Amino acid sequence: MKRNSRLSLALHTLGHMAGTPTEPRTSAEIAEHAGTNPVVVRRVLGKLREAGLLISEKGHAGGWRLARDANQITLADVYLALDERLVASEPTPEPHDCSIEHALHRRVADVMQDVEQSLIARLAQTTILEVCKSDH
Amino acid sequence: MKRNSRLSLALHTLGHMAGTPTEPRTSAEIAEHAGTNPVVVRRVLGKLREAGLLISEKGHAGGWRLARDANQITLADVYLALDERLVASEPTPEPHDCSIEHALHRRVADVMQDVEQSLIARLAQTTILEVCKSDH
DNA sequence: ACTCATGCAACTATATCAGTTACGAGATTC
DNA sequence: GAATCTCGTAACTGATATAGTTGCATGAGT
Repeated sequence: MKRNSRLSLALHTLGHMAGTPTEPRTSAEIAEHAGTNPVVVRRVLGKLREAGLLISEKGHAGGWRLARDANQITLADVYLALDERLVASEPTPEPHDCSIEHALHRRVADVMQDVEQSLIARLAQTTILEVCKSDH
Repeated sequence: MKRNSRLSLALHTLGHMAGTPTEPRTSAEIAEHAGTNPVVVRRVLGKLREAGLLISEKGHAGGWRLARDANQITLADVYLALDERLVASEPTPEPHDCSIEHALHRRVADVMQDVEQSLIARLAQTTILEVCKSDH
């Protein structure tokens, strides 16, 4: 798939959970609805659990549910939980020390950093609940 | 290498050309300085030529040089020439029509689009020449 | 003619990621 | 306590993207 598929899957799933927050959903159910695989679901939702957005429980009547209210979870929370930074800050500190390369790299990295912060700020303005309600 | 290596290579090369804009450089020279391969250089700089930023000439005393003044080339020009959009706008219009997924996708795509425009605007504020001069 | 340089096609190598299979651990039901 | 359900995780496969490489054709200049 594509690079954003994890974010898509996470948001999609949280969106549905916002509707019926009390009942847990299994990885298999989520995977079927999303057209993917239960293991992929567990991998992605596991990130959200680590970030405190979801709770998972094993055994009978187990599954996934929201760790807090859907109006307390913003799109930024989900984006940050997956730690897929969009900025792609160039990781090479240039071993052979070309000053022009350094100057350019620093400038681009600064802009990217600002844009990343701007993206997060924008995503933080919207909760999962708001997006789902806006669809009518 | 990484995803941003083409942008790095392009900016790095243009930065050096800004210093001595009249003399052409061969792909082999550029590749050696950048620690990569002449064909890779031609692939990347070919994009800049298509965008009208560079001129390439064959034969003796051929090579690459700036198509216009270095203070008339912004970082945004280079970014756009490579058409590597950072936004990663999710390409899947969701064949099975889940309204929640649609709503979320639209919201994220809107934010991404704005952020992309913001990135381009920021990059457009800096010319190649400025970045190289700022390194002293 | 010869040499130098780009243009381009085809192939290889590598990294990332989704998908898949398999199995273990914990929780519930009987 | 056995059976069943579910997550957790490791290991493997397959697809895709990209850098790197080789080879050759084309055009420019000597």
